[in-house]
Amino acid sequence: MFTLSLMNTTDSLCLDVRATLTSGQAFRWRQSSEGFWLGTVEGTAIVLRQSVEETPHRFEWQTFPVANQWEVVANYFRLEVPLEELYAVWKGVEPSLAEAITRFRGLRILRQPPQECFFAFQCATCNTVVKIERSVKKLAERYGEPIETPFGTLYSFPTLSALASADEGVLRGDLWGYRAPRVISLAQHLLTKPPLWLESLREASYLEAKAELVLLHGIGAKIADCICAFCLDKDNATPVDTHIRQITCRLFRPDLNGKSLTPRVYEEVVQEWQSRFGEYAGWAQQYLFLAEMQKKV
DNA sequence: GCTTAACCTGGACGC
DNA sequence: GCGTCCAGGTTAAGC
Repeated sequence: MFTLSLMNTTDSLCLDVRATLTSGQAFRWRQSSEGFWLGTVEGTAIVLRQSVEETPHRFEWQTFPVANQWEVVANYFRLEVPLEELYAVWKGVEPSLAEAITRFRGLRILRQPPQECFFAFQCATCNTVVKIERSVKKLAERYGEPIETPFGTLYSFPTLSALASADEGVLRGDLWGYRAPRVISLAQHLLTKPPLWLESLREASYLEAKAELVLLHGIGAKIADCICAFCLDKDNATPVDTHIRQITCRLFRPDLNGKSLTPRVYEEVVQEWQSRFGEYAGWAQQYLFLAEMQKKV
């Protein structure tokens, strides 16, 4: 029988679990009625809870089936990135970020397993976050491997082989719609690449990695930037969706208001963020993105 | 180089 | 209830 005493505890992290896991980077985390966040990273299930009543916030965690895999947790949340140093720089560059930093202090960009991030964002085209979450959950439950935890069964993300041999009709029924054949063909295509090809893009520059990704049928600039940012450590990648476009027009570039998001305008928006926030532009963008999303709810 | 339509589908909204 | 619109895009065709 699992007891809470088996949870590890720390209280000195600059990490806001809720902000990070609900900021639209990852789609498979869920929260139990006891307030535990449940998710998986490759074959490891992670259980987290963060007390927001206490200061500093107490952070409880455990991994399954192998216990105490702190390196998996720390790597996933990229705890090596010195957020407080970034805050000091950003505040000097853009005052409008100050409020978002106050609200979401500890929001981090994740280092997700590339394969999961790659396929989850296939579902993002012309879709809503709620439906993306349902679609990816169904995909994992149908084709992934079960991982038992005291909080119930979680599922690893499916392997390339499992996705490559998935049934298009079944995927369509699981809310993937017209995206279903694309998932299968992309999985089949990735199987023709060298093993760990996606992971190897972490060693490439941002521009090199993005250039490789957009060569794949179904991957455009926005999805490529999401993959670069949320699993390949490209800290200056700034995915431009409808929300980021609106923020950019409002804060930085009113002249782009009403213009179609052509490749040239997309690139102009990217340049705007990168020139303002530099090496960690994608991180700065995530703070304003989350503030915008919460404003619309 | 820009615009447009097609691609699934469920939920929100107006009537 | 029912019709319409829209949502974290991409692609290809037409201009």
